Amino acid sequence: MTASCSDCAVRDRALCAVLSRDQVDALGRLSRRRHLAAGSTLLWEGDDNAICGNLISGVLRVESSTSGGQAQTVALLYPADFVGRPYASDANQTITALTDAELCIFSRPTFEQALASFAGLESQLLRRTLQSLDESHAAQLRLGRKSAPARVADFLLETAKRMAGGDCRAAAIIHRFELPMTRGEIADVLGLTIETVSRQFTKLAKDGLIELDGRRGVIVCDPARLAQLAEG
Amino acid sequence: MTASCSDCAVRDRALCAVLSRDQVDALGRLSRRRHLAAGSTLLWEGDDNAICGNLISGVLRVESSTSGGQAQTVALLYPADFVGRPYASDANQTITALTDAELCIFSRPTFEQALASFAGLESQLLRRTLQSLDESHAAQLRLGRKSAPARVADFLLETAKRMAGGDCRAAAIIHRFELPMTRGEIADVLGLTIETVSRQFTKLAKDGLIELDGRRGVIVCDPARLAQLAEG
DNA sequence: CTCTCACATTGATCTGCGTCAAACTTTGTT
DNA sequence: AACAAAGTTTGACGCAGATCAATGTGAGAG
Repeated sequence: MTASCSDCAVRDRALCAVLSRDQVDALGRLSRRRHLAAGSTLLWEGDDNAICGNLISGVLRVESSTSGGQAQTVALLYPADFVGRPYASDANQTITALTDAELCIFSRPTFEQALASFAGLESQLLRRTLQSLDESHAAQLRLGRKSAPARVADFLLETAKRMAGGDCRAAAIIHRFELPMTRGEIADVLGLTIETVSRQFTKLAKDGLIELDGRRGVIVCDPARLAQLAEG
Repeated sequence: MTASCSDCAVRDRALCAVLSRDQVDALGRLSRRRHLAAGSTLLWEGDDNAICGNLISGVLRVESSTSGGQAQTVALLYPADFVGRPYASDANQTITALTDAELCIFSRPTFEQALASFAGLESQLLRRTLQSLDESHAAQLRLGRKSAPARVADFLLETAKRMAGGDCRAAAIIHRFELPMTRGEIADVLGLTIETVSRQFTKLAKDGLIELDGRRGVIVCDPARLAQLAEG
């Protein structure tokens, strides 16, 4: 631990928010800060599942892939989200930084011990994991039953909410935001191709639902119609 | 509770397997048995999320749907699986019995209290939820990146394992089994249509990878080639 | 400033799966 | 046994999105 937990940007939103000041300090002594440059990988699918922790800033991608090399992003992690998979010896997903990121890392065994010894931590992780499961189920619905336009619209609204900062899980839709990833990375989230994502963006812009500002800037002009589209 | 927990068919595999005999008895007093006929619904999407529990026998479907009415099955539950979503006031999924089923039911608030008061229960539920999350991620990969033949092959292998009975999570592939659902229900799991599922079954049979025996019987003739297909 | 390379857009064509339609099979009912 | 209802299979056809290919663009390096 390089910085004190009390200064932590996600002190009141991350898993450890349930802990008392003393508990946080004790837990903090078991962790270390780690910077992850955009594009670098924290954990490889198939490797030893050695670490977990909290995301302090930046956006991470969790992906599974087929033996044929097709990648599917199964989750996106935003600041204050928990990172990793306790109780599994092998990682079955690759975790990569989409933007520069800051993490608070524990060795997996250390963290599992902490779960057992810090009252409330396990309960909090359970709640978060249940939420992640809900999100994964929503992703299943999107991948299984929605058209390309609906997937893209849904993704934009979701990302707008998440990028709003503050509490990622219940924020209002913001007007303008920066996509934390490329078209190709969006395609991997939505189970589409780069070309299809690009075409849908262009169409949304032509129809006046959004405005594109450079490669990553998005302005949501008509959230209502976008939401309607997303229900496809 | 009509029958004693010590006679329970899933006593040593369900969530409560971690509890001592006394604890199980105490927990059992908070539960009641419930039979669910094939086709009947335990919980409706959007309704009050009033109950959770353990599946003793039978197969349940957990599904989300779009406002347009398209259904996506997001999970299948087999004996000893946990049923429900603690800590949420509204159900955002519909849970339906695919076959006749037997459950051990708690009111949600009661179960949440039990989680807090029975040592080890919460930890066990966390582990199971993490496993469910892994399964949901696998489903995302299947829905997002696999072809119809690969999805069907994957589904057949998965179902063969699950229907093997015993521990659902680590059993060998069995030669012959009964599908616990119709073609249409399989289609909802795989994000395909009835017709596509039917055609894939016919093709697998023609190619000698499986044999079909009536509507629901399946004999796996070539598990290796089936597994290879499933990787698509 | 301009080079360069990764990223993005756009167009043309192809194809896997959905849709529509009809016939068939199994299971349960009178 | 005959019927009905639900589920399944099979065929013909169309389209959404993949694939292949080429051009455009913006951010960082020198």
